[in-house]
Amino acid sequence: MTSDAYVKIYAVVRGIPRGRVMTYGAVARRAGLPGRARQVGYALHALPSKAEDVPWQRVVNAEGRISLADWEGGAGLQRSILEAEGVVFDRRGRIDLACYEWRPSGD
DNA sequence: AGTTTGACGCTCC
DNA sequence: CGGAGCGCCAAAC
Repeated sequence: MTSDAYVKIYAVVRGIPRGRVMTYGAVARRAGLPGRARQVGYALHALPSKAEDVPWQRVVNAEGRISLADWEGGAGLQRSILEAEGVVFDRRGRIDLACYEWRPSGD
């Protein structure tokens, strides 16, 4: 899966600073894959949990929520990491994208 | 090679 | 605001 698209996706995700998050759609767009948000999720899913190079935990859906349905505690893990980075979840487990969404400047 | 599935997003109701 | 429907596309069957 050494697709160029994946490389771009990882590059974008890697560029998300600590304490900030990005939506799948935004990452896809930034990676040159407009409308292929699903592909982004697929790419991240293929990542090993050890991939510290790619902060997949900083990627959430357009609602500012964690997508993982009920994978091996993945959702809980992601939330824990984000909270540890300073990201605040509201009572519904949602992130305030207006404040935490990372918008790369110069684009 | 056809079908199903899925870390998504947007529109409609 | 929540649920349903549809579009998108790669990987798994």
